[in-house]
Amino acid sequence: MRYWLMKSEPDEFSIDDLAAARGRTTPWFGVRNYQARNFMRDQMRPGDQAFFYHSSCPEPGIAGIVEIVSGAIPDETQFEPNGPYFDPGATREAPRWYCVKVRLVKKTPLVSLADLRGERALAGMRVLARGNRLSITPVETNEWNCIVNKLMVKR
DNA sequence: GCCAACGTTGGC
DNA sequence: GCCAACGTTGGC
Repeated sequence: MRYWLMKSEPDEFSIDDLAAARGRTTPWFGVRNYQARNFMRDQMRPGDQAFFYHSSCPEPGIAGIVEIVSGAIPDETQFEPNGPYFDPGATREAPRWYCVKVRLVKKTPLVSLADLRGERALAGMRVLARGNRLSITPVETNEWNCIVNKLMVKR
């Protein structure tokens, strides 16, 4: 069982959108980066947990915890000609983009980017690395525990 | 396979 | 809106 951090722009899809979704579950659609896709396709397993991170917004940071509830499935949005995630190079026979389904475990108090940067134990987090743009990154167990502990203090 | 140009991400 | 960083594209 592994831990992850998954970024979403709240204007596109926020933690509240997930809370309002049927079954509090959504496919993690729209990823168009091969490294991030490969994490979902090759390494994520049902039972893994992830931080839901709000990016490109006034208050970037961790907004909740989700659980991976499916293996890799084709990302339907690649087949939608009028959608923003259409990929003309993808076919049903040979999909290019995959996603996993995630279910909300809980919405949490925001752990801001500044909070994360302020914690020595988190200095090595992939998501904090200079120049990182990857929308899905692995989280080490000690990093996960450190953040969960911060959440317990916040609450 | 190299690498310049270009596009995207994402914090500030 | 700026810009650093880095991924992708495409000519050669």
